[in-house]
Amino acid sequence: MHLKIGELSKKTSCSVLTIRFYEKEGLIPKPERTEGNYRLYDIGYVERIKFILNCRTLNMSLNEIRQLLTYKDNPKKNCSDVNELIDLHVSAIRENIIKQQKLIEQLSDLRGTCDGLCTIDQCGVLKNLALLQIEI
Amino acid sequence: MHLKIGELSKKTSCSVLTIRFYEKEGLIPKPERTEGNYRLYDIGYVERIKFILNCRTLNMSLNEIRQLLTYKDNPKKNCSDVNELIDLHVSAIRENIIKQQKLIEQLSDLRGTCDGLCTIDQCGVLKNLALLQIEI
DNA sequence: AGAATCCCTATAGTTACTATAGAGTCAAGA
DNA sequence: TCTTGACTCTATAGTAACTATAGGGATTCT
Repeated sequence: MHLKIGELSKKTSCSVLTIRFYEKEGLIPKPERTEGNYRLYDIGYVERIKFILNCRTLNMSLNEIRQLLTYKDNPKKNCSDVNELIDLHVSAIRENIIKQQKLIEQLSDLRGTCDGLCTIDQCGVLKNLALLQIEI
Repeated sequence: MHLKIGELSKKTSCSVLTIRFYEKEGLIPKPERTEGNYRLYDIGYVERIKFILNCRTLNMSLNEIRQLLTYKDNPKKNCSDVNELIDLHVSAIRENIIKQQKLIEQLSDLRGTCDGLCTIDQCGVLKNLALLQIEI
């Protein structure tokens, strides 16, 4: 059973443009073509694209995904690299959360310098944005 | 007292390229030029650039900053718009944090499906990445 | 047959810069 | 005076991960 790109798109909820983009990026192999030069995909592509989409949902970069896919293509190797990649990814997100929480603090402090009722030239928020040495 | 772009760059810790970029984006006005076509900045530019950098540190987009700067140029208006912008920005960051925390959960669940000692073709992480219907 | 729908490639746009190429300007030292 | 080096100029391309568009060809429905 073979699928045209529009059918693959529906089965995976991945847009046609994005599928072609992933091909250009080397994340999925180049498929067969019909006589009329249409791409023809076998069922394996469905799983491959879902894999990629799941990784994207988990905020992995295309480079990280590319890495995971090359691991997949060496089925007899040890999977420790896979787990290391995931662990690194988790750490990066954790750090990001901490950074955002600090941002919120800074912004709340800033926001506290104005009651929202003054004029622009007296506004503590704008004054502090110009003068503070904000660090994160 | 007037500054060439390199001097302004040092005073603000903003790279020369970025200063020119902000000019092109209309975040700072076009400065005077010398006979040799060098940009010449007066002291006001130092504060303007620091303002922009502080906003960037707080993760505001250039569009948000552009908005704040137009508020600044209407000193007699009410500052409620400024505070609204900041509040919106804070909400966006809050939502982002929540999303990232859900990501961590999903990733931890995924990571738990493998002990890191199996081979790639048995690895629960890779299997689940292909098969799960991951939602955030 | 003709229209509608699908598909193709190639290119530009998005954000906030950073990097590069190729050229001009200016101040100081030989 | 000449030259060297540091500085500056403009214009263009690259980054990430797509999305949108233009301008065409293929297939399918009526």
